[in-house]
Amino acid sequence: MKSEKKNQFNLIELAGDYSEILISLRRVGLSDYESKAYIALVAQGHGTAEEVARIGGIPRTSSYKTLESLRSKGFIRMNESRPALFYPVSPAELKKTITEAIGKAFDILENLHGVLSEKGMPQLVYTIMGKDKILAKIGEMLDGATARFFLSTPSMAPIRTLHSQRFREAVNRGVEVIIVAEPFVKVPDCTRVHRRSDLIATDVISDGRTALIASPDYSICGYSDNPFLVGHLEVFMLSPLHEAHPPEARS
Amino acid sequence: MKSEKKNQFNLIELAGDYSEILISLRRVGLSDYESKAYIALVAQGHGTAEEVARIGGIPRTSSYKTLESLRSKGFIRMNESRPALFYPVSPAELKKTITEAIGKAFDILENLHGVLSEKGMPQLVYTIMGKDKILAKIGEMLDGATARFFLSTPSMAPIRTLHSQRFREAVNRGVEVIIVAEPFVKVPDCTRVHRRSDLIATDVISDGRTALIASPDYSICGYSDNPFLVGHLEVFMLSPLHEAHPPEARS
DNA sequence: ACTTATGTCGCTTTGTTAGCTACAAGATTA
DNA sequence: TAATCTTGTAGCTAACAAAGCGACATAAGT
Repeated sequence: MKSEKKNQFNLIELAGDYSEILISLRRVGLSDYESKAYIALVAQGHGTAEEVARIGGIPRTSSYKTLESLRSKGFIRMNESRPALFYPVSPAELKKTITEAIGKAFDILENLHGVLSEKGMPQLVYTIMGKDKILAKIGEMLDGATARFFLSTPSMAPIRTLHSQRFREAVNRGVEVIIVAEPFVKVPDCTRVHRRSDLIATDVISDGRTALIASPDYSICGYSDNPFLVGHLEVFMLSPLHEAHPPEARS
Repeated sequence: MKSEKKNQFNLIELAGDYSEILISLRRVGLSDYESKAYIALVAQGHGTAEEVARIGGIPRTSSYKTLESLRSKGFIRMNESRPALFYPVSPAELKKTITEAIGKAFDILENLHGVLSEKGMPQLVYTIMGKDKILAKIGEMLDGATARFFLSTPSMAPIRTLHSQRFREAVNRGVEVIIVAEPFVKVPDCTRVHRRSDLIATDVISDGRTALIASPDYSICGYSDNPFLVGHLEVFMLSPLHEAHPPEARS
């Protein structure tokens, strides 16, 4: 046995590291039972539920649900024999996928750093949750529009159903209503329509003063009346429209 | 504003990524409130509890406990003014520390891979928890020793208190009792004592057939009667004793 | 046919989180 | 100085998840 292999195997360190490993596995979303079961499988190489329970120190009848949860979380694989056999996904493989996913989230957050900073921008982005509230806010923004209203959404029906009257009134009072919708989707009254097939979120801008961005299912949105933010967003959203093929002129 | 900065700032992607970030932060041990509070602080740069609550969409009175928890978890720092000001630890910094800790745990697990494999070794390591059970097992191992008993521990008193009679009886029936203890620590009857000051875990080997390794506080241990494992451990534990300065001969 | 092994289900207990109200203390304003 | 507002703490309830176990059904082995 090569010396580096002897150095690798160290049950003494294991006793010391065991609770540290449990803490780390807890940190990546496993319960105590799941952590113990996973460690047992790694140490054993593979095993039945009864073996995992015994090695890991968890109750046998609890081990079945524990192992099913581990499987659904991608930590282990199973062979549906009788008794079922379980195999760990290698720690090296899990390290890669888990640290990459966590790293990606922090990278996104890093880009977010200071975005809503108060430096010269007192207004903030408000989180609104709940489809009813979000659709109501869109209605308020439409009613409040005096010059220009922009809407881009992959899910037009809820807005059209609820606010078709408001769209008509806005067009009638001279608001330039610009809508970006998916092909063949019925739209409410408006000044211009653009058709795109790659819409992913609902975006609303009213008079370049207020803006709202909602998830596709309207479950959550960010709303802002921050002039810098809204102005920036308006440029971002409207620039591509000037470069696209001419829109359908309406009303 | 340089184009790459414009690309960085993307509230549209934020709406889409927001729940993904929440999931990832949940994965590294934050509750929903903590995740939302942290995201709000990252976006805002810094803020009061009231601001964090408003931006993050959590109840104001809940935000104090949430922020205190984030602080204790190392995600944010606070300035104890009135009102208190909170600052996020940068996502880049957290990414580094969290992925390193997780990576280290998986590295330890990788070394553990297959250690208890059944290939030719039917016996296993059993986890025993609870000081009483562990001390009782040590007593059983001592009573069962016929030729050689090895004990190394940074915490001798509990074993001496409970098992001094057993040590005497073992020595009297001809068992070679080898003890490794810290300097100046009183030891029970034995054949040889070695003094070391770097002991970290309690290690017991009986006749080269059974072995036990316990955490320093006796809260958890691994016990094995696997001949390969115990034999390997015995070599590991006893080799350094042959190279050390001569032990105190006893009895 | 009986026994053992395997697996599922449902229950209780405990702990955590979400969410809120009540209220005290400090700061600000009139 | 008194009133009001802001900040912060404490404690409560409800919901949910996890720990832990017993009862029991089914499959496999003897």
